[in-house]
Formats: sequence, structure tokens, C-alpha cells
Amino acid sequence: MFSKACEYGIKATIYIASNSHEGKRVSLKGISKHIDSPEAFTAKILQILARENVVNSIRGINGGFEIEESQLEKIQLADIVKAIDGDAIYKGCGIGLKECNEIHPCPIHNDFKIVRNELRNLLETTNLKSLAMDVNSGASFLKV
Amino acid sequence: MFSKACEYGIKATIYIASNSHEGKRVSLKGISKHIDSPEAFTAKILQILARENVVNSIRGINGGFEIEESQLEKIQLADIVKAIDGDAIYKGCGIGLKECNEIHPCPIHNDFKIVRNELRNLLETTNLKSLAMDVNSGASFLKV
DNA sequence: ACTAAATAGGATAAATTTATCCGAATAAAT
DNA sequence: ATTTATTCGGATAAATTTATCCTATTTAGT
Ligand code: FES
Ligand code: FES
Repeated sequence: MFSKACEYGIKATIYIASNSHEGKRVSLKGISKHIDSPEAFTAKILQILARENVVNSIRGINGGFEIEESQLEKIQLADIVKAIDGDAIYKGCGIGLKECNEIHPCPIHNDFKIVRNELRNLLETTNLKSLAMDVNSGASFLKV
Repeated sequence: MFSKACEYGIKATIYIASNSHEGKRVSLKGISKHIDSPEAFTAKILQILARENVVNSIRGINGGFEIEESQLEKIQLADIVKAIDGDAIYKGCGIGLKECNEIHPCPIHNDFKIVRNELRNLLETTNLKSLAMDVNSGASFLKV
């Protein structure tokens, strides 16, 4: 469904968000430890997310990653997925026709479109704040 | 979403089905031409599908691939996907936790589960015959 | 028996994704 | 200024997926 990079990106961002929500900045080391991901690879992904303004990166001592409190409700899962995996999962044909086209549909188009749109809806309406709060309250988990 | 191999597998199987439904056996060459896929790679995928009894392969002159008419309604998209990509897409956690677990859920579990189950339902209830008939009637397409 | 046409399957190559390594840049603290 | 902790970014390596090539096997027809 999502690439490994995207999975790490989602988990990392939620972890950053759950700390930012409590006023804490987190380091790459802390992130990859808490989401159980390879450190150097996670660094690459965070670079992408920083460039795309999903997270803020701060260099130097006491540096790390954070997200402004005011942004937590504005950033959606879709922003992360789009930055890393692109938009094929929203727009692409389920069996790889060059484009998903209503008047030249593939055999699964009609049913697939519905599922894809629901996935899209999920990603576009789920914001970081709610995900972070669930993690903070112990209602959901980022590893194991 | 699906691997390239799986996309080719689905298209190839539907193409075989649409011909079998009209009593015609098709060759690898014809298949990869009509679904626009690399021939040798498609051969590998058809080998898998033949081993898993999704399609019948016939060797030698006038050989090729076919599916018994009586099977067309029994084979579901899920059978193809399972044979090629496995069942992670049905059962796996959306962000890669070791298992999708109701009492140790990831942050997107509740929403993702619904989408995943609908995808599962789509794949498990769509049979080859209906897909083949849509292709034969010109209602849907396998390439471009 | 021989030939021709087809799939099976092993070996290999190319491309992409995933992962690691290391020096450069940055910033705080001393 | 120097040291230290941190991210950035380029180079590279490992693993996986995608793709190709070639020989073996099978089958029908002659
Ligand atoms: S054309 Fe395939 S999903 Fe729309
Ligand atoms: S635990 Fe992640 S989808 Fe169920």
C-alpha cells in the first residue's frame, strides 16, 4: 500500500507531533528509536518532509525536529503521503493503466474508485493533532 | 497499491478469461501484446498463476493459457492477488506494525481497517466472469 | 523419427527501493 | 576560538522488484 519510506515518514511525523504537542523537540535518534526505524534512512525521509514544510528541522546542539502547535491541526496525513509516495495512490489506476479515466475505464475501475476515494478521504481528513493525542493518551501505538 | 507483477497478473488473467469465455485459448505472446506487458516477465507471473491453479497452461504447439468455463465464476480477483502479492494488503497494518491488532492498534487503525476491508470485499466478491464480460462488451479496457 | 511452436524454469541483468557511511554545515555552550 | 551535538547531503551498498536471455521440455503435425 504505502512504501516503507512512507510508513516511516508517517510514524516519524506522528511521533514528532505527539512531542511537539507537549512542547518537546525530538532528535533523529529519539525518533528512530521510538518508531523502530533505521536511523540514516529515517534522516533522509525527514529531510524530504522538512523541505516540504511538514516538519521543522533545527540544526546544531539541542537541535532536532518539531512542528508548530498551530500547524498540528492543519497538517493531514495526505500531506505526508503526497510528499513521499506522490499521488498515484489517489489518482492512479488500480491495475496500472496510464491514467484512470472515466470514459476508458479498466475492468475494476468502478469498484476500485470507491475504495480509492475512501482512502483519499481518510488521508485528507485525518490531521496530525488527533493522531498525536491518541498516541499520547495511550490509545494507539507507533511500534511493535 | 499492487505490485507491477500483480497488475500484470490481473490483466493477463482477465484477458485469458475473456478469451476462454469465447472458447479461445491464448498464447503468452498474444497476452503480453494485448495487455501491454513485458513478455518474459509475464511468463513468470503466469507460471505462478498456473501453479496456483488460477489458469491452465498447455505446452507444445497450439499451447497457451486458458481457464475452464466452469471456473470463470469461481475465481475471484483475490485469488490472483493472494498468489502474487500475498495477503499483506488484506491483513497487514497500514503503517507497517508487525501485525494489525485490535488491542494494540496503530494511530490509523480504526479508519484504515474500514478501507482495507472494503478493498478486501471488492477483491473477494469480484469474479473473473463479470470482468471478462465487461471487456468483451467493450465496457472496459486492459491497456492504455 | 523429425520439425516447429509453445510453455517451464534457471541464470542473469537492470532498475528501484531500502539502508548505511561519512564529511560538511550549523548552532549552542564553554 | 574550541568543543560538542546535531541535521544536511553526497556517495555508496544491500536488498528487492522488474525484466531479459537462453536452454529444456512438451506437444501436434508431418
Ligand atoms: S481506470 Fe483503472 S481504476 Fe480507473
Ligand atoms: S494496527 Fe495499523 S492498521 Fe491495524
